[in-house]
Amino acid sequence: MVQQRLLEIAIAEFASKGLEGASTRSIAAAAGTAMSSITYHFGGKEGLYLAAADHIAAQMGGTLSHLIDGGVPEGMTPAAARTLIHAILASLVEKMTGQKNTSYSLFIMREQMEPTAAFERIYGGMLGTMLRTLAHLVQIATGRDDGDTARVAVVTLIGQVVTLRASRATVLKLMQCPDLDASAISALGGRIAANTDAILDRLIAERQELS
Amino acid sequence: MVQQRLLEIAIAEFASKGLEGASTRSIAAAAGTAMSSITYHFGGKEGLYLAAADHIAAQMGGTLSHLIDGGVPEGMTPAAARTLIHAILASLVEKMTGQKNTSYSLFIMREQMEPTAAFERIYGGMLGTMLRTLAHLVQIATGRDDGDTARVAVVTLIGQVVTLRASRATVLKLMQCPDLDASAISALGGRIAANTDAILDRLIAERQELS
DNA sequence: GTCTATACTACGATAGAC
DNA sequence: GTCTATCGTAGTATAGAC
Repeated sequence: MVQQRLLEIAIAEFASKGLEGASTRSIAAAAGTAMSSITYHFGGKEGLYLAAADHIAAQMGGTLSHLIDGGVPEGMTPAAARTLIHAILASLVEKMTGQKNTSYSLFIMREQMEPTAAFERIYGGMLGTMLRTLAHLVQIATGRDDGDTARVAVVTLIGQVVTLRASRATVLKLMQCPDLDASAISALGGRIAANTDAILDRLIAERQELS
Repeated sequence: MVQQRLLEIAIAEFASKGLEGASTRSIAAAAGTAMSSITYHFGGKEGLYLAAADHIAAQMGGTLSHLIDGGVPEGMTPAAARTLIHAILASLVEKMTGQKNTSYSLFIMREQMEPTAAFERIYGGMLGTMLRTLAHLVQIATGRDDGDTARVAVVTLIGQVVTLRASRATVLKLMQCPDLDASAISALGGRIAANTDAILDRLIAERQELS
């Protein structure tokens, strides 16, 4: 399938060079086809970019759906909520450190910094669902029904994970390793998990002070 | 000064559009000069980009120097170290949320994702110093002389702050506000400070378990 | 030092052959 | 459906006038 090949290569190119940096000529050449097939299949560079965003949203949403789908059950216990939070964050750590979906993460990171129409699709497609779920889980896990506090906490929780990709170059420099090997990843993942517990416990302690 | 004007505008352009996305023609036009003056003053687009990186490193290093310079005193107490960690992170929160230095942060973020020669200058110039200082402070504040643990912790601490810029679009969506206003910033800053304490306390508790 | 003029390359879009 | 050919635009670099 020419479409499939184009899309695959386009995602990698857009991720590493950005919308402006990537060229339709190179993408088409790498896919072994003519540049005009991009016009035919996707209506142009812009269309190809949006198709890439949709593809990414669908793919990443798929691998998270088993953790998120169906919403949060009614009678979920704080302990269960905390377990699920850990599972979601661990899954994200994997995505942010793994070499497999490097392009997906980078593509999304770029959209964060300078959002285009593609961002709406990604956020509406799966990112938003995951974040709202996380915020809800934080509320259950901490017994704090203040939605604002939960959302702020989610931002900081996610931040720890996202940095692994967004600030990759700095992380590697600071940790003095050429690449994130298995031991580095497990050290980071373990620390993030421990921090998450510490943060959630803190939120619980604050709640008890409030009352 | 034409150089100064060119540099200023170049930083904004490179930050918002990236190295490939920005055009020397637009930059020169915005600076009210001819494009060829970029060649004359900076040797070309590449040179202008590197000059922008140097300028950013110098500027950001300057505003942090009073917190960092002179290294960490010999007999610093854990409490003093913790206070200094809070001060550095608060200063970073300001930089990441403020509209003033948006371009600087974005420029650095881009370099993180796809490092070029400019990254070495920024990391070598001030970023590295700040991070090593933070790691050292974490060691003192927690009484853990394990450098690796401290560095991993610093990555997560910084991550919370960096996300405010790197994932700006998502943060705004999740918090349902069109812009980071004063109250949102103080909520985020307060949470980050609380988290930092929780994380440091956790590191201390772990140390006591180890022994 | 600064600007004008120009050369050259590469981009994206499109029309038309097959 | 896919490719070739071509158009118009925009990019950087450079030479030379002032």
